[in-house]
Amino acid sequence: MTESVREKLIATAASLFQKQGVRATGLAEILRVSQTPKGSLYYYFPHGKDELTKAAIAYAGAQSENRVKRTLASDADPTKAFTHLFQEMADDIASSGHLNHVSISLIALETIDEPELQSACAQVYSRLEILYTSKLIEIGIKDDVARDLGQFIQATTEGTVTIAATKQQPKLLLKTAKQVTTLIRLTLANQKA
Amino acid sequence: MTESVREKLIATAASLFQKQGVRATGLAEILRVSQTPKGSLYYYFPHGKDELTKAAIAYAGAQSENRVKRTLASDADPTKAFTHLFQEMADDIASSGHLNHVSISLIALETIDEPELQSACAQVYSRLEILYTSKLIEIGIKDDVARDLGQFIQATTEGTVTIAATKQQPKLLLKTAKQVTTLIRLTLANQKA
DNA sequence: TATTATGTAGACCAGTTGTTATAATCGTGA
DNA sequence: TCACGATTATAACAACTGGTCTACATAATA
Repeated sequence: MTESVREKLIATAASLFQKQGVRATGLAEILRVSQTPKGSLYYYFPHGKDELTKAAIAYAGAQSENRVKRTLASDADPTKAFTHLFQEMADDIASSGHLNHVSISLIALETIDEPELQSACAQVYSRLEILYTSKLIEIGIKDDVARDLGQFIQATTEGTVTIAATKQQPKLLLKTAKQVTTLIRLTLANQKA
Repeated sequence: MTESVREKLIATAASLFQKQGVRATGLAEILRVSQTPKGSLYYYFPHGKDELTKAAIAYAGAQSENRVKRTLASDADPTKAFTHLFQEMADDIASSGHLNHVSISLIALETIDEPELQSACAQVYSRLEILYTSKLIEIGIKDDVARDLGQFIQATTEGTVTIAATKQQPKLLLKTAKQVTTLIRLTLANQKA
């Protein structure tokens, strides 16, 4: 279990970064919360904060991917599956008041001018988009239509999440869920005609 | 023209904050870019960075509002008007590579746990939402439907903008424009039936 | 002209940032 | 027990943060 220190470091960094942002989170806070000595940080991450940040982005991204994958697969009915997903995100925002476990949007916007971190975030978005698209294809939407719609749904999700957190109104996600599900239904119906 | 120093201070702060974020932008940089001595900053903003940040949020918000209002009013045809708006935002992202003049999402997410700044950002979002909704009502969409759709369009816009900036693909906004305009058309058509 | 507000200029401070270097400690196998 | 690599523990580092303070110039007013 020699990896546990390293993993705890990444996990708490990811959480704090999603909450407060990378710049607002000092190494001191990460070490305090994770109860890790400073020496260990530079032992596991010789290149310092940048290296830890890169790992944290990948970690947070994988976490989001897992949730989306799992939740979208939890119900064959796409309406229920998507509603379920949005409900989960709303719960997370309600309990923490932040984008913790929900989105990397804050990190992504913060790190736009640091190429390595920016492309790491871009990759996360791309993989999430694929998950949305796949689900749409799975339920019978044509490939190219599904791609556009999946992109659209992802954008709406990220946007709703940032507005919901800013306004401290997690329920906004439920309204978005309704809009998204009817949009999917409409697309399906329109396709048969 | 004794206000010009104060205004220049606010404008450059707003621009830098939208680009890099509040935490990443030191007072030193704001003063250097705006060519203002430190003494003047604390003369016009006795409460320091927080006060300047609040003013910058209001300024950036008003700027966005003006653009949305102006552009949505520029064409009676809603499809053209919205496409025009998204095109403008894409151009801004393309030229600066940041959310400069386009969105306060970064600032909003950064300042979630500072109540005054957070509510200032929430207000900006609310006012933008009203602008979208108003346009929809104007073109004949029922009030309650327009409200939900306006909210939806705003969320999509914010989300697309952050993803487009992260991926450095401003053209994503054009795809979103298509989706939004067909959604509006569909809503109008569906209403007559 | 003398006085007073208005605005500018920048030195200075205490605290924090990320980072480095070196010393101590631990665990484990020979 | 010894030795060796893997961790951890401190101390110190320069660079920077936001903020305060005082001295100075300017211009309006009395």
